[in-house]
Amino acid sequence: MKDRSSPTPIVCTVDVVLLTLRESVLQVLLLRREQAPFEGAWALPGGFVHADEDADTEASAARVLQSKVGIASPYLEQLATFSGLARDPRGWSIAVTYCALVSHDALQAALAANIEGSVQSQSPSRARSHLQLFDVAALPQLPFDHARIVEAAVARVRGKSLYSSLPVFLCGPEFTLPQLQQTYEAVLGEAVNKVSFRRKMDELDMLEAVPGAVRGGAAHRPAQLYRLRPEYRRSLSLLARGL
Amino acid sequence: MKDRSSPTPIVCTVDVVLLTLRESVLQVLLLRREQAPFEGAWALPGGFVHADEDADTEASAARVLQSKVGIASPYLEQLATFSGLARDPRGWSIAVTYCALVSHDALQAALAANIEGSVQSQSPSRARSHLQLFDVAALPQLPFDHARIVEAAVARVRGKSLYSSLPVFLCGPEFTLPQLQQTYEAVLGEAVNKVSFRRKMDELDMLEAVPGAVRGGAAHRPAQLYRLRPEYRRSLSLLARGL
DNA sequence: ACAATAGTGTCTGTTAGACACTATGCC
DNA sequence: GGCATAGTGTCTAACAGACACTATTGT
Repeated sequence: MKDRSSPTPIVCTVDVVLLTLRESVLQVLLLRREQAPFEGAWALPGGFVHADEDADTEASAARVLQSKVGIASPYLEQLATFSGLARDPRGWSIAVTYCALVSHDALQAALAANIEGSVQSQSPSRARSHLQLFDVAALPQLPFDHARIVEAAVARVRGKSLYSSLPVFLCGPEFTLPQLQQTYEAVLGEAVNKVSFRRKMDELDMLEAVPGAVRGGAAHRPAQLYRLRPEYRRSLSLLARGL
Repeated sequence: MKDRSSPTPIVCTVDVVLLTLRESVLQVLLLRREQAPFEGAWALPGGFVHADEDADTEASAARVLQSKVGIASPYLEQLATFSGLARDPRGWSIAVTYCALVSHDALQAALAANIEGSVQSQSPSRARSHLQLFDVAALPQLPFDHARIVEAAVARVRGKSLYSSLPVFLCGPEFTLPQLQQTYEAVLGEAVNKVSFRRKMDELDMLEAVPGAVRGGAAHRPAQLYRLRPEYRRSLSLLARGL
């Protein structure tokens, strides 16, 4: 029984599935690859694990997000690890994948800062045109096993949304209940009962009304703005009986 | 921006949390380490990923289970990946962890075959005394971050048991409904309603009665034996509304 | 006043659990 | 027959969804 480290080198990478909601459609951020293999193809933002600078693979994922997208996602969850000889032409590889959820506004702001910053400084180095959102139901051909990874991320997000507060991370810091409900509906892909939804949100005791703030401007009654209570900013709230 | 593989080598391992139920108590199989680091300590069965022989890390986990425990678990699920500099004194490491569920009978049979086989052949090489079950609530001091890994496995199994057929993998191939209910109760740590439980199992339509077979022998009415329908032997059945 | 959406009160069908009952083996 | 557990029928409380109603803005 050998006990040495494997002689065949193993490529260790992280890949990040950054999801956001644009006009009630779940979208994933892809990056045009600038290097071989698959140069020029749209792929998940990812990179090698840097053992000399990353505390762990979550730090690698955060570094990748910061350097390639210019954003620090408030929600970053480990998804799964994909491995094997077949997935990467460079050899036997391990990809630890993460799922990031970001509001569309925050993402657009980061991308805008990104393109400006790349004029003045050298980092982040990619222009906005190398980053693009794609509807998760209409992806281009993806290299490696990135299609499976996106699929796993979407399935995870859908599943968790059934019994947790996860979709709030797709909204901005303040949002109305109708907005949040639309977010749930977009993620789940089905309509949600308004009365039940509000009962659940009330039970969860996870939101607080922003005093006196409403979102108006339209020709109808304005809606109360809510935000996450501080204790739920970084962790999920779970429902006992789902939805 | 460097794009080469990290210069610092990364140790890639798999660790398996093998859980079973003994007298309604959830137990984890630990192995006494024969090599440094932590020689002599109880630890999760694990080993290096062998890029030259394993198709992927799940195959690595299956190989580790087979070679160190002498069992092929019918249920083997990826748990999470633990990584970083601090967890292993040998350096920056990645541990892809798996959770295996096995009936106590199957495990005992494997361990018995293991000890016999180790007399005649060279593989599996470990005697039974190097493998021992521990109550998950009363673990010895574990090396690396194995305590966290076991904790994650138990939490995952508890969580999934609330809304899936997962606990059936802790029973043998045939079992009675009261047995299965006890299994759920042991995993969840709380009593479940008999009528509701049977309604759910009926809805799931996942079990089939073994014709004419009952488990008797006691001074009371014998119970009907059931087994998993073939289509659910390797996949979970999910409940819409939990428990 | 009207349109349009926010937010609530209430009714009803469904579901989960409590309880009690019957069923069937062994002694 | 007695005992112990298997298995079921049924009542009730809790819950989720449907619907209708009121509330509040801009035009």
